[in-house]
Amino acid sequence: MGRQPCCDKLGVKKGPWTAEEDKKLISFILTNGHCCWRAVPKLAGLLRCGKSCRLRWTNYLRPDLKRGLLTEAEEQLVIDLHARLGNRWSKIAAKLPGRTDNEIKNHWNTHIKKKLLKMGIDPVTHEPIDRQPSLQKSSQSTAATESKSDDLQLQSQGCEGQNHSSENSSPPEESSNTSSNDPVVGSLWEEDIPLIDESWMFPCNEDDYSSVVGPLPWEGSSEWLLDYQDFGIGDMGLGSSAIEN
DNA sequence: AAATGAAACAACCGCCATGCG
DNA sequence: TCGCATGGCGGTTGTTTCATT
Repeated sequence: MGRQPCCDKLGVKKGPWTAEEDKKLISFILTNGHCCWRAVPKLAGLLRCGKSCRLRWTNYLRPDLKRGLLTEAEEQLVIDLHARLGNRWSKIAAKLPGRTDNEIKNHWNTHIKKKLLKMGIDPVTHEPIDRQPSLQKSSQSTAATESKSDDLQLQSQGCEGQNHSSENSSPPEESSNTSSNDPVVGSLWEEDIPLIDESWMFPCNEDDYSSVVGPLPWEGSSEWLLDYQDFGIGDMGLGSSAIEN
């Protein structure tokens, strides 16, 4: 047990990030990049653990993120990818530029799962529900059209009750999914080419950064940005000064 | 208008894989 | 080869927002 925790719990702030913290983190990373997440909070003057900083950056502050709901096409791609990859959200996210694993995971759990259930498709196996033995015995309405009550049944039977504990995070091997028919998705399988935007490789230098993503890449993404515009990255001087500390 | 419940989203936790000394 | 530090991932929980009664 001599292992050092990722962050000492004392003096480490938790909970929602404030606009001020966001600004500090953004400014620091744009100025210095992140060589080592563990060091970032200290250098940036944040009372957070490195893990929290990394998460905040990758899931919310990263300038190349798309905000807003997934489009129909994206949603379909997620479904196809999930059929193939299972709950490997990071792999799935890698195929959707500008989307994070957390975002996709949330969207899956809140939207897509229900949508599939309504369609009579098991979100875990991607098989039609009425073709699943464990469900057939329960002779309840298989109805793709019926939803509400089915949702509840399936969440206990389809998701947990299907001996998927081990497969849960692994792909249902070569299942008869729809992806192979999809030219776009199909191409993804053949090569593991990440569909990553060029902008993902954004420069750490603020000037270069601006030239790539524009002066206010996060404009409108959240309230703090309004303040942020007034603030101005360059005026903050947090980066270099923080390092000197 | 207030209370309650549901949905959506953000963040945390614990585990695992990898790199390095 | 081993042990530790770190980053990353997936699951889960907490908080906020929205809808309904």
